[in-house]
Amino acid sequence: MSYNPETSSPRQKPFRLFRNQIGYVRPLGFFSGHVYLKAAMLVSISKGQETRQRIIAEAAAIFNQRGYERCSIQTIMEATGLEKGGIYRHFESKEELAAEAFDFAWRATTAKRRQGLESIANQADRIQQHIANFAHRAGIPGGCPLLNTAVDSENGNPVLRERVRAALADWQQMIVDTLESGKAAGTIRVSVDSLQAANHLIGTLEGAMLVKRIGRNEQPIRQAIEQLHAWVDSELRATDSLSSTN
Amino acid sequence: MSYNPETSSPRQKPFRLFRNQIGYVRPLGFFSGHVYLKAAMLVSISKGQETRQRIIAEAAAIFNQRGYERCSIQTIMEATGLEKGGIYRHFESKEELAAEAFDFAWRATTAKRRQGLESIANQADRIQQHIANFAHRAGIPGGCPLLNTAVDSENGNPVLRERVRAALADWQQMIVDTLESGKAAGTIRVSVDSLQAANHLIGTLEGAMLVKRIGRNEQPIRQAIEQLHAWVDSELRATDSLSSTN
DNA sequence: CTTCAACGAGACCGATTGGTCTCTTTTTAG
DNA sequence: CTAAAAAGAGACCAATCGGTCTCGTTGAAG
Repeated sequence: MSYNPETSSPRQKPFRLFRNQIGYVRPLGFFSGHVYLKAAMLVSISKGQETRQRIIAEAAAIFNQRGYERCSIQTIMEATGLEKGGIYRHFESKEELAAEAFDFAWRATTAKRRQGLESIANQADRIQQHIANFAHRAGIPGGCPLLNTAVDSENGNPVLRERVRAALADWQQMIVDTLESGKAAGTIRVSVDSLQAANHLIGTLEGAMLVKRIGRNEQPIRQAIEQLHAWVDSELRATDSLSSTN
Repeated sequence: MSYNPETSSPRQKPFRLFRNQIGYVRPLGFFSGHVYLKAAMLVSISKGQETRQRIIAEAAAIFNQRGYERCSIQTIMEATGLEKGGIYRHFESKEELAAEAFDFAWRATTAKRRQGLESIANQADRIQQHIANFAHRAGIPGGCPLLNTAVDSENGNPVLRERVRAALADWQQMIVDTLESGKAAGTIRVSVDSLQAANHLIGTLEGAMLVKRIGRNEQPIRQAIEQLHAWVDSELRATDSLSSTN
């Protein structure tokens, strides 16, 4: 650790011109003073937190497309326009950043896959809508983060692996909860094994997405969705409860 | 490229003591002469080819467990006991080695998954046996090479990606061929869409293997096997052809 | 045996990796 | 406004990466 300050060249001017706030652009730097309203500061998060979130969002897309090893800090520097110091101020290590980025990617993906579910009362229909949502792209470039990160984190990245495990558990739980509510409400057969059904649903969709990506062919995922729709109606839905949407 | 021979230290003695041949161990080096039978040479492949195969076999296991980026040439050196020169004599690049290693891993996996199929005449039963074989471990450490390599090769390794695509195509074709023969023989319903059925089978199994690995729980793959068995009997098998094994 | 090609050891290389540290600049509180 | 704290720039580092090259050693053919 022999850092030599003598050899450091003088600082150059920052290139950054604007900074995004929650809902507006705040000019700074070469503008003479603090022209923004003081009131806006109340809803504004600190600059550090804002930068941290921006790094996570940028990194999430790259990690999800290229994987952990193929996404270097240099890549993230270029994507964010920050230097190394600006990134490592907010994260202890690449591993920590990758873990946060995965959670971000999973949240984005989950949001898309659960779109429109809240407004559906019938639990069988909710599951059908959930399945139908898989016809659209994932909420982040690079496809399903669960599929991408599962294998990538398997050996040598226990932190990331744990996040993946938690993500799967969360997805399973969401389906189990829906089915159990359905049983109580009379829309789902009480004979259904909820966890087994969740695993069947998740496995079929993830498997289809894998096959689709290897063969660069949308057919497998479309077939899987169709097959699952039929399965929900024939195996899960209580016979005295008919779909209100079909 | 300024290699300086002056700085090279004198060669050290090779550490290798034995060498595996097809079915026996041939001593050499500190044994005074050529004590092996000349006849054995007829069935022996050249030393170079033998080394090449050994490298592929060792590398395949490591690539399949750790992925392309996490498996360095250094790792392969340690696993094979060879130095860099000994490896790069047989492969132009790490990419080429990885591609060969994937093919090796896939052949081993395929062999296990097709075990016992040739002796089964009824095509529906053949498919059932194929499915049942997924209860056992893959033919190589690290699990299914298709699942492992698909995501890993997606961005930045087109050579490997193409091998993965070919592997999937081969698997699809094997199922399609079986089903088509079954249709001709009257064991499979003629109404079955063979490619669609193949994709359903592959997708369900691969998806279940993914879920099993994330959750470290064997249940999903066992459920998938059970579910597929029922599906074959109810959706694929010709109604006038009953299983001879069940 | 001799001879020559094939094989393999390992020093070496430039590029890149994740990560650290200091010092300047900017933000924020008062 | 001032002053302290937070944020960020970027030089620097050791380790490692894939890959090259030379030359000693071994294999196989005559």
